[in-house]
Amino acid sequence: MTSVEEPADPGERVRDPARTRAEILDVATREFARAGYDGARVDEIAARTRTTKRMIYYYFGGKEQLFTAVLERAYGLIRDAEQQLDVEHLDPVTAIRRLAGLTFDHCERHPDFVRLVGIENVQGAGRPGRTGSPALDVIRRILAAGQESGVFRAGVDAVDLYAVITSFCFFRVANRHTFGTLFGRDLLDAERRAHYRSMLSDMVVAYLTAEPTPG
Amino acid sequence: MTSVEEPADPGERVRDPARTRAEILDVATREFARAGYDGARVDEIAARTRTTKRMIYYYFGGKEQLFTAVLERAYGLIRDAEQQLDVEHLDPVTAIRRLAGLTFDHCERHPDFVRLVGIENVQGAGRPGRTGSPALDVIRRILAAGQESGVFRAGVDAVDLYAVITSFCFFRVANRHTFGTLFGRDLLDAERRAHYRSMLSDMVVAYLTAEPTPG
DNA sequence: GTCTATAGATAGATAGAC
DNA sequence: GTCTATCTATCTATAGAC
Repeated sequence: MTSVEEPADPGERVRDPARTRAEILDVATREFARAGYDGARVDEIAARTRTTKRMIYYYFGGKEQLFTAVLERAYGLIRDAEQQLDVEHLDPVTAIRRLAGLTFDHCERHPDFVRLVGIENVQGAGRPGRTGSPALDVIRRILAAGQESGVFRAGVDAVDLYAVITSFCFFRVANRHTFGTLFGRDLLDAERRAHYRSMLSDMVVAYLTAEPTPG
Repeated sequence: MTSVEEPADPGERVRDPARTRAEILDVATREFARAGYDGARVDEIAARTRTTKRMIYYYFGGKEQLFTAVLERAYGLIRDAEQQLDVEHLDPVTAIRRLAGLTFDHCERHPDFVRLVGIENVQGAGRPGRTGSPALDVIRRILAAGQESGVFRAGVDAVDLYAVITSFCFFRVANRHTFGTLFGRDLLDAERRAHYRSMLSDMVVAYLTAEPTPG
């Protein structure tokens, strides 16, 4: 044996596989988000990493699996954020505002996540394996509490509400360029961030507290 | 000269260039929407047309310009639809519901349009040349009328409102796959169409008619 | 586990006859 | 204007030395 506890001689590079894997994922996330699945280049990813293309195939198997790994990690991130939501002690209006704010903030801080989801949708069917969302359970409880106490209207579905909230948060990021070109307004302008953040909650709360539309 | 008014002999094919051009655009629209810009194949487009690949280059110059032409036509379609909006004679609430309904219907009937816009955004900056939207002027007038008559709150911006309306209409189409996988619900399910259509208007109207949130 | 070199497939684009 | 055949570049993926 060459060495027991001591790190080997400098010639033998003791690289951390987990670290290399994570670095590849970081770079791949940016590259896929930048150019789409088919537009992304494995060579480009390798070049921006401290490892080589061969290692990408060694660790992940191929471009397809790398893309899947990138997606899984991105989904895990928002999942974690949603899991940390603690709104049980809040009144329903404040609770739903907090949830909307969290979704808004996550998309704001992780635009690549939004783009990747869009790319996955262009690419084809969503890969199976992922299911549900911590946020959904939170919304269900908030809706139930709000309806019970009479501040929320009845008959609002949790999945629908989550779709509406996510729509706006996604749109700002995903359609930033065309919307900016068409209307001369940058939806991600930092100066308008707080405005859009509260507008989203205002709209959701207005809907939840309004009298149901007849018809 | 071979012939004056009469169509030439069968050996000389008198094809309609405008028709060929339109057919290429139709097929290209589907192909780009299906696979994204880099995923789309010029060969595939040609194969699904009654003409050849050479003609695509002859008419459009290249893949890039073909994609631009596809986008221009798609934008033109919604522009036309919006231009035909006639809501001047309606009360503000009905008017804004009609506008939201039109946007909703257009995305429903032209899912390729939504996908193409998403792809354009992934691809990079929105191409210049397009600007404004007939719907925006319509919204401006509706908002002004509604605020003047006191049914709408003040301080709501037309561009923001259009963004919100479009968000939901786009999201249903653009994120159908991943959302369906995650939540087991098809946002384009025909049975839920009417529900989502009115839900969007309900939300917008609730926001516009609610008391402004203090803060 | 890490590198270089290269295989193998396929894409966008064009030449050139008719 | 329309066709066939092909060029050239490039990309994913892998072989093989170390």
